[in-house]
Amino acid sequence: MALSRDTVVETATRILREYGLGDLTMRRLARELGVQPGALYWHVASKQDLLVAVTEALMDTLPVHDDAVGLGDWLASTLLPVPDAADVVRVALAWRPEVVSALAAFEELAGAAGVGAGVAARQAWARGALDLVLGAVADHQEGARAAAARETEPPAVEHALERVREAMERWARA
Amino acid sequence: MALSRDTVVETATRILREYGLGDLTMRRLARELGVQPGALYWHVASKQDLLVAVTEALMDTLPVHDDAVGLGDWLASTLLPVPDAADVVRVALAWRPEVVSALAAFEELAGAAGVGAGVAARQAWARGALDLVLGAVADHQEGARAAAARETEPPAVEHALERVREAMERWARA
DNA sequence: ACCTGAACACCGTTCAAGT
DNA sequence: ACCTGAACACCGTTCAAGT
Repeated sequence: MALSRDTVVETATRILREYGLGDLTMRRLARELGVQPGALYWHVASKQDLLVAVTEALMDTLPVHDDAVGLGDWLASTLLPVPDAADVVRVALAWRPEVVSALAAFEELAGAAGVGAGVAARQAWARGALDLVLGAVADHQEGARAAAARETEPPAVEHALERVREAMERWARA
Repeated sequence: MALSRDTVVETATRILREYGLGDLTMRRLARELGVQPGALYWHVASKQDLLVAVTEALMDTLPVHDDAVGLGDWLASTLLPVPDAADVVRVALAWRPEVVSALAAFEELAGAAGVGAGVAARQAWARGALDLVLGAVADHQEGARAAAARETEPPAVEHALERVREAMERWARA
């Protein structure tokens, strides 16, 4: 059966989940799909395009939230099990921020968080909320990597989630 | 005259300032220094080691600040003119966070910002402050890149600085 | 001690040619 | 329409050998 964009993106997402960004190469992806590397470029424009699509896939189950704490918690829970998730989302953020649906979701919560001085202020607040979540996720995953290297106890996911919760509370105070 | 670690790091920092991370390759750096790529590995252990050293160089003029707004403003002003500075600092943060002197500086201001519940809370607050600054810097530089591609007006540095100021005020409220 | 020369094991991307 | 084969132009890193 023929390749499709969806298959390419799904397989890429699976490689990311299992092995991280270092193993998500076009060549490795092609091998996994049983095609030549060049074949991928019929379905995606570039590796960047692929990473944007992967980000979309990671966020496509985003439910509606009515406060920043809930949204931050969902986002962190979603990204924490995915190695290098923060880096991938940052690529999408740099290239096509509109696909990062969590950003738009934060933007809609800006009013409830006591931000009211125009669109620019709400966008800045939303981006700040996202930066706090991505930073906490990256920090936790770096800690996990370091612990694995030293063969010590890895940090608990609950600590990362608790930190995100506190950050969202602080950031969203009226 | 012979190469030295300092020369290597200084030249790397200059390439970063002038051309960005995409042009900061070991081969390009070697060419600029008039040596073979392999020669660099006598002075730095790896490219990661080099980027950590570049981060150190970017931060080595950090003055003492007595509030988060002042520190955030200094950090943003220092990083904004350096293309991809946020990415470079994030590499250092992942690998050797202790060289990111701004992080320790934020940590010392945690008390004044109304954070008092133990070391972990102060560290989390400091990392959050850094994430907000790095995120704003990255966002501004992405905007500049996008504007250059479309040949439109680039975003004003003052807006980025103003946004950092507001973020620090919000983050440091008691 | 410090560097060269040359290799190893990779990358992302393009594109004529096939089916 | 979709993929292969093969190349192009790169990477970071290692290491025997030279000086």
